[in-house]
Amino acid sequence: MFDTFRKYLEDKIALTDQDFELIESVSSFKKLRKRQYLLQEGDVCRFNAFVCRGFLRYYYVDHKGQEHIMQFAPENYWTGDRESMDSGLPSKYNVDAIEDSEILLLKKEDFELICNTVPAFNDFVNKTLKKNVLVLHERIHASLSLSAEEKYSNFISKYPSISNRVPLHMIASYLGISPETLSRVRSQSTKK
Amino acid sequence: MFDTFRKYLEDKIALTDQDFELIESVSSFKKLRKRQYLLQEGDVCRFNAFVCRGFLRYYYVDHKGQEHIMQFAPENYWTGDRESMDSGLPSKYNVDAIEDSEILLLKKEDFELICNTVPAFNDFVNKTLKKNVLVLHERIHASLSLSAEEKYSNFISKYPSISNRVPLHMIASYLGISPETLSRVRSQSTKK
DNA sequence: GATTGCTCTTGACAAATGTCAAGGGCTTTT
DNA sequence: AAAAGCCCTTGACATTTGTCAAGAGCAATC
Repeated sequence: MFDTFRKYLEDKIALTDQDFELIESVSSFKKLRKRQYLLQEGDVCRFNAFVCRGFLRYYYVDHKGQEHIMQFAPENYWTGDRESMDSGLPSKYNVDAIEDSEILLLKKEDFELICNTVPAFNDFVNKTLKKNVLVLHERIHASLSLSAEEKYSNFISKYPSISNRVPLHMIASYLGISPETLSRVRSQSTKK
Repeated sequence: MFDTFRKYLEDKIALTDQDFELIESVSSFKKLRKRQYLLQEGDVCRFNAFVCRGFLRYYYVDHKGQEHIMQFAPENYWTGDRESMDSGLPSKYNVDAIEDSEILLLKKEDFELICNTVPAFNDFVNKTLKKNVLVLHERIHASLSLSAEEKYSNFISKYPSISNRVPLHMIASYLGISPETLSRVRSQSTKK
């Protein structure tokens, strides 16, 4: 399972075998069945999670009981609640598996240890953070100016591999529209 | 004008006089009149901007000609289009002054120079980036699950100093609702 | 092969929000 | 003091989207 992560890192940055040994020595692994939680609302998030195989979602449940998906995390994506991890406070979010998955976990302290000992890794983390900001900007952009239909077509063109893999109602939840509206939007656009 | 920036930094990190000299030596300054652009759609963004005094907004104009505000930047905030700066491509965004303002500018290369020579500054930038991610998460959270009324009350409780300072139609634009809806929402909530 | 559960669709209706148009109250400019 | 320009509000109406309820199609499970 560590192999996937190693390949991912090798693709991005140049690390020595020693670096990899360090990283592997503090990595732990977890297999998740479909529908199994990695993090549950109320828990404190203590790990950075890297998806080696499978598919996770990061979501919350609002005061009306509705689920809202903040992030999809397929293979080679990071997930977890950084806010809870930094603050030590219980998370308002849930992370669970949409498919059977294999996850690599790095404890907060170990993650920081790696950042502090391996400069290239630290730079990489910050670069990833920057990219993340862009993705979030795009999402706010979409939520401010697109109609339901535009949100959907924007999503499938941007994330075709995700839209093929998750049920439609989850896409609706990610986009902030109801499953019924999504269904209608789809049937209208196929007519054209 | 550099004083404001110096105080801001001293409050956050410990820097030597030498560090400050370096930073000051590559800083430039700009005064903006109300309504003046700092960055205009189509320009390439070449600077990180720090607001010493005044108030800027970071926004775009959609295909229907409607403005959507991505960020408010009062004193002690950073602004600019990082995407355009990193890519070297023309910006899709505008930055202009809501009030007469004084801005400190750091060219991309100088900013990177400081990051590379002053580790504490670099760490601080990355910490700021992390906080920024949280703010963006909150905003997506709000856009996914709140009604117009809730968005507004959430905004004024989170950013009272901003809501006192900008016209209501800009708050509406930031929240992704029409000025009319905001007006109605406000009149309803004062009745209660 | 029946049952269960999940997913998606559809219809009828309700609610929220947007659009257009008008006007009033300010402030700034002339 | 008049004029112009913003900003905000309000009304009437249109449009978008949500809600509720029902059912059909599939796949997984027993």
